[in-house]
Amino acid sequence: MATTIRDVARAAGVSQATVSRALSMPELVRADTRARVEAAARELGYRPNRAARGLITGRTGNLGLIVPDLANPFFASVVKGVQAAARAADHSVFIADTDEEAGAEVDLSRALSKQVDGLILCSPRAPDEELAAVGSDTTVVLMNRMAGERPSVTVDNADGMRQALEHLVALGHRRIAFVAGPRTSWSNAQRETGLRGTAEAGGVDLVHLGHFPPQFEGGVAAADLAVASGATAVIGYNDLVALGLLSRLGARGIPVPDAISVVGCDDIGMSAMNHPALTTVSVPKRSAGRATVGLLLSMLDAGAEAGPVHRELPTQLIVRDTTTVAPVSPTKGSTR
Amino acid sequence: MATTIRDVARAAGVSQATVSRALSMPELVRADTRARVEAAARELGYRPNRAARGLITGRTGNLGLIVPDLANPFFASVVKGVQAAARAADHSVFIADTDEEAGAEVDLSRALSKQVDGLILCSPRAPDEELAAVGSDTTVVLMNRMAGERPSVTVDNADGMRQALEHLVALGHRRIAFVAGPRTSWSNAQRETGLRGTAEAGGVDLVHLGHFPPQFEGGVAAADLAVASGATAVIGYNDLVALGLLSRLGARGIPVPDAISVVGCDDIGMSAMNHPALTTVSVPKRSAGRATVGLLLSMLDAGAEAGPVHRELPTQLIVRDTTTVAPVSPTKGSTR
DNA sequence: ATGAAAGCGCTAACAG
DNA sequence: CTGTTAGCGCTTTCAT
Repeated sequence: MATTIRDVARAAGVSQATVSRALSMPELVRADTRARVEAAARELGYRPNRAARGLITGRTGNLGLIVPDLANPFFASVVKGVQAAARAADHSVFIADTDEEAGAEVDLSRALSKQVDGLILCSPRAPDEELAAVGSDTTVVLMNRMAGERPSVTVDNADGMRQALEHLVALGHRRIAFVAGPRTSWSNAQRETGLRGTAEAGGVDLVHLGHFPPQFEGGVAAADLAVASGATAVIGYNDLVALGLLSRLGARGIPVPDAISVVGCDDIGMSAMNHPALTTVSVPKRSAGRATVGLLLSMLDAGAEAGPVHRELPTQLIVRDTTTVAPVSPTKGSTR
Repeated sequence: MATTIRDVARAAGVSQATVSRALSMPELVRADTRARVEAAARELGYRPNRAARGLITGRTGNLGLIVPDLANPFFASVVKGVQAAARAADHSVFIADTDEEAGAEVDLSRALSKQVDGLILCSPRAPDEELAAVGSDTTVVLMNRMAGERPSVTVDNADGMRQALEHLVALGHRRIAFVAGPRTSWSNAQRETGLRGTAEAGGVDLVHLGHFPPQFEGGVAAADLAVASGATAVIGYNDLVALGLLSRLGARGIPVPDAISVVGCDDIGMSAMNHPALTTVSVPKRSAGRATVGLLLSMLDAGAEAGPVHRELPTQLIVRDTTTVAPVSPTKGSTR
């Protein structure tokens, strides 16, 4: 068995309580006693059992994080941010991947709720009502999603889309397609809203292309529709989709951006590496992860309710190779 | 406060012990009692506190997973596999990302060791001696790395490299460069070994290119060296590196595979999506994750030592666009 | 088949 | 400043 607080107490010739104090509230114990305890602890390689401590303090020192798909670089970055921030605050993080299945979100939340101080639901797909059911056992913070009064950290999706659209309009595009992501994705809704508002104001024809999976394959599948729509530019729900678009356009021999411009969203690493490099809306993934942990931890420290909180992080358009002035002849003409 | 076993006991009119039994060893309690308990538990939404249970059973139901870099799609896949297998076995998983920093591996291991039944160290960079120090508190399994007698799950890196090299040789390549990954990476060593063995047997000039970070940037940085080496084909430590090679070669206007062939390793999603699609050695990432969890769990169930165990999974070359017959004129000639 | 009681490792009053 | 005592929520003898 691993060494317990009793072993240390015995070795240092003090009581368990003193060991506990010496280690967690050092100022409450005399210097020489503390020294003795610390020496004994070090010698025995003592590491307190956090689970046992949690049983009594009510704080486990653990956070839970639930994401739709770790294979999506967007979420991988978020996880990195969360994990780093948690570690800095001396917390550990449970990770769970729902595989884009909304039902699993609630199940996994429940499974984790008892072992964590707080739970971060990242881009949850479940409807508001189901989400509301989560969190009787633990503090819950939403990330990249808002629902009711739930505390949350989001990014300004609508503004990002505004920037993208205005950029395209400035280049002369007047008919622009949007390849929508998951129907149940909150950020997809936000992006559509931002797009619609800006399009109306700018007198732009906005073509809405069905809902596609937020992956490379989704973009591949959507590309032909985008071309057929007569749009001179197409915005993908996210970078993966935009990359899929580029791939399929390339395969058809449709030059980007000469025949059609393409814009993504998220700014995952791949976008800059792609050739041509993808114009995209940069989303502060790591920072959002860190901010969410910060919010969660501050709520926990505040003890009771601090009321509903919401933080929104800015987004920023990054112009790269895939956008340029609108082609003079309609896109259709350039297909073979 | 959340509902405890006492609440259920009270509601069902039985003792805590009976509730405990009814829930974890149903056959030891009369059917009608069990029904009453189950009803009460459901009604109150009772979920046992695993930490408390762990305190007495010694099993927490948690696994820990430490990886060098979540942003690397290779590890993201591994995590997905691990998480899925753990969930299937009703376990939760702690994730920790070391940011490719070897020192953090040991620290994080220690931090987690008390809260988990077992720890998976994926591709740890720390030297054997340091690794040996980990695991007095918990069961440790290595993944994608071997060290001493430690149980481990690996993939057949050497054979993968053999396949890649033989493929290139069959195409007529006789001078082939390898862009090495991290100096402290075990799989890098394996890959070099496999390459060297096959090269000697096949009479191939193998050019070893310094150590580069296992990322896109590493490949970008290595590309010019590869070209200057006069090799007609270059193998990247992993796909990220290979993709970086492709990018830089493209930027210099060196046609792939016409002037030089490129091969990667891992088969991350991106490789197939890239244009040209990358020839690579497929590594069973998800399966390896699952297998590691399986091994770990079986060790835990076996109770005592089951002796050293090692499982090796096969790798498979996937031929795509970036390899072809060796150019007749040396690569150098095609640079401008 | 069930209950009473002890105790996992730790912290939090409460004395002294 | 330090020791004693009482539990956190749960499982497990040991009785019955």
